[in-house]
Amino acid sequence: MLSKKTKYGLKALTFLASQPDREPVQIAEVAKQENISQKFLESILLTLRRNGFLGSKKGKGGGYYLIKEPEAIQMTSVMRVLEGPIAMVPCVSLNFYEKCDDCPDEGICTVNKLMLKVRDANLEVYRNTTLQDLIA
Amino acid sequence: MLSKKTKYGLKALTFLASQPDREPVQIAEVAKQENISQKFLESILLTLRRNGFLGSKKGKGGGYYLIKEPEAIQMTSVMRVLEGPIAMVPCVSLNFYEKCDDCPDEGICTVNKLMLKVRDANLEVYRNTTLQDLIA
DNA sequence: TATTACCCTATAGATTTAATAGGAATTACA
DNA sequence: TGTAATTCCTATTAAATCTATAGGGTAATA
Repeated sequence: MLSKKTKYGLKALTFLASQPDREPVQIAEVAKQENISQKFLESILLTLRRNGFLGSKKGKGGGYYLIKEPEAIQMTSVMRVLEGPIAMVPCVSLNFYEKCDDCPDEGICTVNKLMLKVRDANLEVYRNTTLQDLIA
Repeated sequence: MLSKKTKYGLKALTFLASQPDREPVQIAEVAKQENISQKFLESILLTLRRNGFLGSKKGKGGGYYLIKEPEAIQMTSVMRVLEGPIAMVPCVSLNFYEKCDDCPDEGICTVNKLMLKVRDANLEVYRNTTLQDLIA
């Protein structure tokens, strides 16, 4: 299952990318428009800012805004930041590799074999999809 | 993340498919060979039996055995039984469709759009992979 | 200088997952 | 016919994760 965090994060990115200009949008407005708990969204936007997707402005007239072009935002990076590793098991993860402690030999593990295929298929999708593709 | 239930279930299926004959294998032996908690495995094998993958025999000399040919076991059905829906959100699920309550229009939802691609990519993998492919 | 709005941590509640416990039912075999 | 072996089944607990909330702190701006 996709976590709500990722779901909301994607919706927020979409919303901000769809703004005609790049003026700051208040958390409250994003939350309202996308039906998201404001406090929860707050922490998600913070994560997105810390990871270089969003900029923010404090004080009156402040809010969040996109700082990268939608064409430059790959779903691989969005998913990794919001959802975590793309691989379904650590032993096939590119960025978060870990050996399984119950599995003596990855080379003959059928779970490994299957999940490797799944990972590649998902990577293919995420790499070839940008935020721009989604809002177009 | 792939649940341990699915992971263990796949390993068990693999193990049973690799037996030279289709004689019953005891839970205890599968558990030992694959490093799985026996009681947990017990419930997983039960699920696999109820869903038509395995047969069982009680009493002395009993155990579980594969009742379908490995070539005839698609990963789509295995995953649906063990892991649940293949889609990451209900609104793109073929077998478990459900409308999102926070989303007014699926047609313009970017999460829907992305997850549709992901679902298709995963289905492609699962449909084209049988148990036989994994143990070969 | 008051206000607005982001920043940050902690925590509680809900849900799911993983594992365990204990016994009932069935079978093989001596 | 009795006994040991093995699956069958339900309920429960323990652990982990996810979702959401609380409550105030801090910085920037009009």
